Amino acid sequence: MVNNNIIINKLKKEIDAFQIKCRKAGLKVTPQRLVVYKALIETKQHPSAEMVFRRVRKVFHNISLDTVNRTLAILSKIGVASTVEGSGDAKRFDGNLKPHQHFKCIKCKRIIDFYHKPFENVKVPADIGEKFTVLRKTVYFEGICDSCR
Amino acid sequence: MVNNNIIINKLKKEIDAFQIKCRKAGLKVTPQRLVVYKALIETKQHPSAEMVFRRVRKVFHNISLDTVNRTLAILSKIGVASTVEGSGDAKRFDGNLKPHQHFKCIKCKRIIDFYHKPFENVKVPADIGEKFTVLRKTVYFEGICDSCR
DNA sequence: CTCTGTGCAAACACTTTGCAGCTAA
DNA sequence: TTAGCTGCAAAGTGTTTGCACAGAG
Repeated sequence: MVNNNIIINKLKKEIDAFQIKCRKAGLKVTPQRLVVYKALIETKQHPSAEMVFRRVRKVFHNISLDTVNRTLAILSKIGVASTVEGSGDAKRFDGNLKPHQHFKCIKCKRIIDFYHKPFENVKVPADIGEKFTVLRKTVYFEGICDSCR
Repeated sequence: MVNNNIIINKLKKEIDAFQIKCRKAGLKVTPQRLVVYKALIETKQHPSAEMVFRRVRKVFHNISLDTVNRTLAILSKIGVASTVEGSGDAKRFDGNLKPHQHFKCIKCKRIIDFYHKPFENVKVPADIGEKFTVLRKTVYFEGICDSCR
């Protein structure tokens, strides 16, 4: 057991809520899960598993990439994180649960959040809504970012 | 040189246009490119490279998966195909250039086209448009399809 | 104490690259 | 003829799986 007081300093409220969600889902609250969760909500980088891994390794030296991968999948499953849409490349994760949209630079792969109210609640066309269960609706832009052009 | 009359039977118009686009881009029109292109526009399945490969192998027995991969990348580059947005999994390609949106089943990975006019021309918010060059705007739904639920 | 979660290693899936021979233009 | 393309093989990147041990509840 690693000293949680060092790893978990701020973000107390989110972390408490996370622990409750874990227990509700029948999942143990392990220090690994806590650091991965914390690393994800601390950044706006929409990191890949590898990026999260490099980050958490600094405070949790012998965590494995597998655990990070498994944990990120779990976070998506219990609804405290999500995977960012995109075409190809490695999965990217997002701990921001507030409604927002993404712009992805096809050169540097940077993902930028933006928020445009009219996109917040895109209506599902009737024929789709009747036939399928829509769980996620996204508006997604791709292009070249300011620093790449 | 494989007999093109067997491979290229219908879709004459699209294929002629494709040949012109290739030449304009300085690309040679090879039988491999023709069969890959044809396989892609013939289906509504939004296939992965592997799926295209299995398809074209039936008519072009010794084509390699590498060539299929390279060709699909080229088709996207010259604008006669596109990669479908999604989270994770293998790249999926689309030869349908008409404006449309995608619904993807997270269980069976099936991608279904739909068309809802209001989504055709999503406006880019001013602050994004000024800062970034937006090349692609998509509205994308995820959920469970009729046969999976 | 028990059963889930972890770390490690290996397997796996998908994509990319280097290169020699081939072929469309 | 020749620049570009293909097929093959190998390597690279990202993800998944099986298993013994560790630790949260």
